Amino acid sequence: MSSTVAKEPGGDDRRSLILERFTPYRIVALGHAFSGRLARVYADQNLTIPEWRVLAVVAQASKVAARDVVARTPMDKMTVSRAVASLEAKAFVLRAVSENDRRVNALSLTKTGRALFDRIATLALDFEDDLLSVLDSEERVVFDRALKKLEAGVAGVSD
Amino acid sequence: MSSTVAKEPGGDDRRSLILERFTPYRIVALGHAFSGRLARVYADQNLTIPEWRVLAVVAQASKVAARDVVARTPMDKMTVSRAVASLEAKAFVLRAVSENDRRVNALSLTKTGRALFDRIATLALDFEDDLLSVLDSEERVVFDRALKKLEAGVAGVSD
DNA sequence: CGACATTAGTAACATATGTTACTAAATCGG
DNA sequence: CCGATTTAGTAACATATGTTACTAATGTCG
Repeated sequence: MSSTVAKEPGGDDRRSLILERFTPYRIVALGHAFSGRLARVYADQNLTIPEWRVLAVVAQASKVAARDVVARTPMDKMTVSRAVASLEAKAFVLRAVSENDRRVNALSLTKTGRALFDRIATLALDFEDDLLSVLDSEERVVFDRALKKLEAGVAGVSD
Repeated sequence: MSSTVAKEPGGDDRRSLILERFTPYRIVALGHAFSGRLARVYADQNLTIPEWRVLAVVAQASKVAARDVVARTPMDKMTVSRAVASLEAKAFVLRAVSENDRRVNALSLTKTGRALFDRIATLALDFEDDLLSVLDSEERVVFDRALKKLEAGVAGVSD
């Protein structure tokens, strides 16, 4: 079945695509595995992943708008909107109409919201430590640098 | 090795969780971005992502069962089942009852299925080359090694 | 053999997520 | 100022994905 592919002059005969060696796929799969693990932590606290992400963004910078959350995470408007509504219903975030712009909701954490975030953050950081423990220090540095470059690479091309 | 960051005994002044620096999140987000890009390629060929994954697995090893696909990808039974049904309807894969075990579907690519796979594989590999072009050779090596370790790490803990 | 547990796959159901269209508020250009 | 355009957010709709329960075929062990 593998026909003898003649090497083109100047062109290399390409490697074939094997899923386990295809980098984008590997990263997606790895992310999927991480998500699964972390989802347990969130679920134990009655949070979905989008809710957790919103919580995390609002925890970092108070008075954020939903649109800021959209800009900083891989979630679209609607997902964020729903997560915010749910977090408000559970009294973890407050939604206040911004005075400057009354279209905007200024989001902030309630006391329980902050406590919840801190609790999950601790577990999440433990998880991260655990993950990264398989890498030596050189690998961590290079891995981090490579991630940064890849992030910049995909961010570059505008949608 | 994961609890040695706190400087004050008893005081938990751990680093705080910042989403953009949280490795699992970064990987998920990066994967999301990649998926988005690649999805265009598949969509141009009228394929969904699960369909593409099934196609890729079957392309590598003929006569695979749906359960093998489940084992090799981050998809559950049902997602694979649907993708296979759809691929069969489009005449890209064949489903034959295995003789040894008549519960099992032996999957294989049709001629058009193979052609489709080859076509997409070329585009996908181009995409990968493009991505990785931002990394120098040392970074690629270390990045690959780190990925392998992380993959092994998450595979280790059984569900 | 023959009840019982296990496995591959699917169907029916529930939920989650994305898409399009809309509303209210703000900004812009005259 | 005032109509036209943009923006933040949501609602209504469509689709996709996961969950549970079921069927058919094997395997197991008395």
